[in-house]
Amino acid sequence: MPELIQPVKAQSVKEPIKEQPVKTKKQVVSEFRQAEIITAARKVFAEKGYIAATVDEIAALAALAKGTIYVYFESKEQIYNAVLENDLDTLRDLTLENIASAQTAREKIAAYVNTRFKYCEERRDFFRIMHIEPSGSPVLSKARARGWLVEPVRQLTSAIENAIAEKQIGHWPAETLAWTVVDLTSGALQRRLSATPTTTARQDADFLIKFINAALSSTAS
Amino acid sequence: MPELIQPVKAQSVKEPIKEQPVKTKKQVVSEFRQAEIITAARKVFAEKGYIAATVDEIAALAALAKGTIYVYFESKEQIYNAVLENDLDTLRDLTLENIASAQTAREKIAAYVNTRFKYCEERRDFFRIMHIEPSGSPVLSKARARGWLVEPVRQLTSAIENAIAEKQIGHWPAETLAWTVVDLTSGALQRRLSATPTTTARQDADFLIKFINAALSSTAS
DNA sequence: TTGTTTATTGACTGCTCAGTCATTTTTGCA
DNA sequence: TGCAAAAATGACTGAGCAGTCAATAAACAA
Repeated sequence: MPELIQPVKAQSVKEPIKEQPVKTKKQVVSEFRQAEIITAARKVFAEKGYIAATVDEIAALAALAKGTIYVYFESKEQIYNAVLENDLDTLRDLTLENIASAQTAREKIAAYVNTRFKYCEERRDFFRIMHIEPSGSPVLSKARARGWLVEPVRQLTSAIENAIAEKQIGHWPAETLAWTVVDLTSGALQRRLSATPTTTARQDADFLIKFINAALSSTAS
Repeated sequence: MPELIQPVKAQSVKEPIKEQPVKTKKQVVSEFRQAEIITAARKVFAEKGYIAATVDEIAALAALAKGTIYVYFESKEQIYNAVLENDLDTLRDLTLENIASAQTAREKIAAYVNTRFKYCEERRDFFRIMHIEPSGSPVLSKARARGWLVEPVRQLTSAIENAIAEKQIGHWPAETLAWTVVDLTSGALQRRLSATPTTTARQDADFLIKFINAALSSTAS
């Protein structure tokens, strides 16, 4: 009877002397399987949404029996969490890094837009889940998804506030403006995801950045 | 065994002489029940999404037995269609009217934003369904929802093109700009729907309009 | 190779839910 | 008031699906 392997579990008592930080073979295999399952699940969830996706379908796509899935995950919900947690963390870190390393408020905004567009191109299925998931899904409510945006928005807001103080841009309500950047970006991405786009991602991103910059130069009357 | 009453059905052969356009009592009652069911269904769908909503729940909220629901509608999907069709048509007509009666491109854009905000305040549940529904739902795919926007966007696009030709606004790609107005609006509305907003709808709408106008005055470099 | 442990399997269970239909209740007419 | 037609009902059916587990296969050690 195989147990669920915890990703970062302390070494068991059976092997008290061996290297602690090194993964056991068991763990390596386990992580490999989990990754396989997550990959399959990401595709299925992106296509069907959480509720309509079935574990049988995920298992079929991963070329595993359903029972095997439940060796590595406790529930459908946990699979879903694993799928998102991973990409969500990466995306947030990437976004924050890129915002941080940009200098001016304008550049930080551009960094936000560009990071999202780039990551969206790379991980279409992940973005599809993000932008498509209904409120009823137990895990990623729209509200919770927004939570992941709070930190980037905070960064943008304070950069905008500084820029206003230094008269680099017009006098706008900073936080609302930051959320507007977010809305603009996800709107454009959503549009790219739902139809086959006639423009390149670069073109779309550049347009947005230009558009925002144009507005920034003016002042809220 | 009561039959499904078709909303706009030609008079049956039984009553060949009577007034054709006047509704029979049967029809009036039927429409009343349908409206009751639609109202209940709108609330449930808005809360749960199409898949998670159950017909039993809709019936309970409408204070009817499930069987009664199926006297007036053929399927869960048909209920869903009826819920949306209704509001979707109204919203589109309202939007187009208001755009048409505005003069300049700027005013037309403001008309679009204001109409959406106003209707959203009035019909929260409807907007919740619109903005929340997953791709897997059989009826309102994001793509199809976007279809309802095509006509308004067309109107805005041509207004923008004219305004550019007459140098009232900067030189922007007209259709992309129109879609941007749409994105901005639905983004802001979605934000209002998912958290209790700290600002009034008027404030949000005014901000958007000012923001767009500020950008319009410039030119895409 | 054989025996033991570990991983995999898929048939099975219990539950939820859309849709049905025989029965009961209401309506409206004589 | 009594009676027939229409409307409403809710117990029931069948399908689909998350999660289980006894049986089987693979991996590995001696």
